[in-house]
Amino acid sequence: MISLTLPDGSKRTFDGPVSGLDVAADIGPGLAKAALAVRIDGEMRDLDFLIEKDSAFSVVTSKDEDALDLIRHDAAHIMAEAVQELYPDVQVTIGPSIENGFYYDFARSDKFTPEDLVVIEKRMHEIVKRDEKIERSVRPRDEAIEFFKDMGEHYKAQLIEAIPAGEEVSLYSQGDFIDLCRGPHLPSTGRLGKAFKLTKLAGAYWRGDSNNEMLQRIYGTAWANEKQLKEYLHMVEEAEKRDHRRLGREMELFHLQEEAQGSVFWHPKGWTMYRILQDYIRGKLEDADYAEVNTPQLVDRSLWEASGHWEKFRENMFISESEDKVLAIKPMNCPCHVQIFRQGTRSYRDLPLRMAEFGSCHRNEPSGALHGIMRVRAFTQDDAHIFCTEEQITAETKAFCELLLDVYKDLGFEEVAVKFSDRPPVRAGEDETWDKAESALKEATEAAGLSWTLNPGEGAFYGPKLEFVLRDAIGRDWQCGTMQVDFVLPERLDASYIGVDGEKHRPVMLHRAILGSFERFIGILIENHAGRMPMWLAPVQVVITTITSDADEYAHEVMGALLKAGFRAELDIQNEKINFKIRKHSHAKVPAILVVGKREAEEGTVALRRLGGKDQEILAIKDAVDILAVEAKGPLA
RNA sequence: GCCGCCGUAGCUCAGGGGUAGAGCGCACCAUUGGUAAUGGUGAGGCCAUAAGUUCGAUUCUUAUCGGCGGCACCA
Repeated sequence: MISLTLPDGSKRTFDGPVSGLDVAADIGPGLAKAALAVRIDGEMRDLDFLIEKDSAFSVVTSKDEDALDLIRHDAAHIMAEAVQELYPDVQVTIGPSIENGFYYDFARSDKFTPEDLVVIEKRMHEIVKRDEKIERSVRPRDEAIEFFKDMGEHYKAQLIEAIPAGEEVSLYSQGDFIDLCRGPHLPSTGRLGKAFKLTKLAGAYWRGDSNNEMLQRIYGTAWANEKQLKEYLHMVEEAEKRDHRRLGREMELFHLQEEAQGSVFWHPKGWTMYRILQDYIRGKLEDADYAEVNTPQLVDRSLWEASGHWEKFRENMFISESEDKVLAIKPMNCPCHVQIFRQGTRSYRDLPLRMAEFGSCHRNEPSGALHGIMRVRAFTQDDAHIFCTEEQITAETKAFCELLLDVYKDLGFEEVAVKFSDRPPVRAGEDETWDKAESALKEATEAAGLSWTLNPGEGAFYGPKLEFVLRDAIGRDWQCGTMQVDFVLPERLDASYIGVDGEKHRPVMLHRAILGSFERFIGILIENHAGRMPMWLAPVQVVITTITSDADEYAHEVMGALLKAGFRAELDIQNEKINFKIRKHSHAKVPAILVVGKREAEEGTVALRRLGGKDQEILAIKDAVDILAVEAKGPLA
């Protein structure tokens, strides 16, 4: 007798072992038809999984969140089947489901072309139509290795070799295609439906290791129904319009050119945004009791050797020479800050000492890593180092997390993904120290009310790390803020303070940045707001424009009032129709347009029009200025 | 850096072995108009760079540089 508990709490009993599909059918024929998989005691299983003991039971249909994973994974398999049918020389490797879709990596000497994707996709639809049964089987590990080797699937064999001897592996087959897979899968290829599309072709290293050969990866997207697919494709299209590289040009914020690869040419409007952001951060740091400094761009090799960067970071450093000296353009500010700390004798009374710099850094990033202004070779960090005692780590970290969240909120980011990276395999410092650093960082993060996901082994060589990650319009994640605990650099560069006991002690160094870099953060800001910046950040806050030239003189008067009130305002008395000018400034994403014509000139009013709005508001000049002034007030004011 | 794709006017793109075209933008002229494109005229290009094939290359080939998408990297 087997008793199954359904999601609503009710129970069903069966005389003996039953398959998931049987249970679904027992509940209702409609459900059986819609069933894609079942969930038994929380584990997703194939529909024909035989249930042999009392369990919690639920049916997974296309309406479930989990179903997408299943669908995407199946789409990957069906793609692999299609590829193997079309190109028998190909070896299959790995094909997981990912966010929004799936991919599969293939090994093949001939290259896939974009045209091939069309053919493969067509074949996938045929396989769905064939509605091949998807069947699970189990083989002993060694037998499975032989099996795949015989098939010429050496990558698969290699994967199984990583599984401990004596274990069994599960295989899934559909038609003539068989793949190593943990499952679960749909009962047949027909269940995939039509809501999928192959999207791009890319290279990817075997097992993610750049020492290995490169495979050919095909990406696709897959959804529960065609409506979802259509929505997704539309969303991607819309997101492309928010790309900061495109908006940067359209809004005349900045440009990049090959003579200065990886460096930004900031135009007046972009630089205005940059300065506003910098002033804002500077204000926040002053409030939080940081002291701003500025340190050299060119620093002798010897300091980088002492800090360890020459050894660990040399490849990414730009080098210059002068007379017989080798100088590095600083890739980071930390060693310089330590130099300031080291001047004179420090007391425990000086701690925590918070030293901030808008530090201009250069890193010779691999060419393939560059991306708009998000990943550049010359950038400015909103960097700071907090020199403190071990006891102060928790309080400082907590205060930093709060400051960061505060800033992010002001800038329009309510949700931040936090990643905690713990000790890497190769590291400096004792395990005991790492224990201390990691738990202090964790504790403080929790105290700040943050939850994180673990990035195992991804910490810096000198200490654990918190990463604050924001997502761009296209769904790419970018690390912006960071907080790192460092016990190593103070030691290497001999930073010390005199403690209460009159003895020398090593301070701990906390490396931290809120924005990460101005370049990256402004890129994210542009995409997050789709270029429609809140008024306090908008490079041009208000445009005054005229209906006819009769109002030119009055428009100047209004302009004067706005300038006097401190607005970043522009006057447009171009001899064009008002429709044209409204359109022009709307495209430029100016938050407010003040239209003046004969009427307004006579009455001393302005017609206020908001970006994207249809209505206008007739206001006295003073009232308009007052209303806009409230909106233009930044978070610091 | 690696794999693939791409490089034609400021931007978006068409074209194609006989030295180039559109729309937008820009300039000039006319137009003075009530909230997302007024009309006309005109100026812009060593067709990324270099070599090769050819009577002739922007078009074909190769290399270089750069861009894009991934991968790897990202203290």
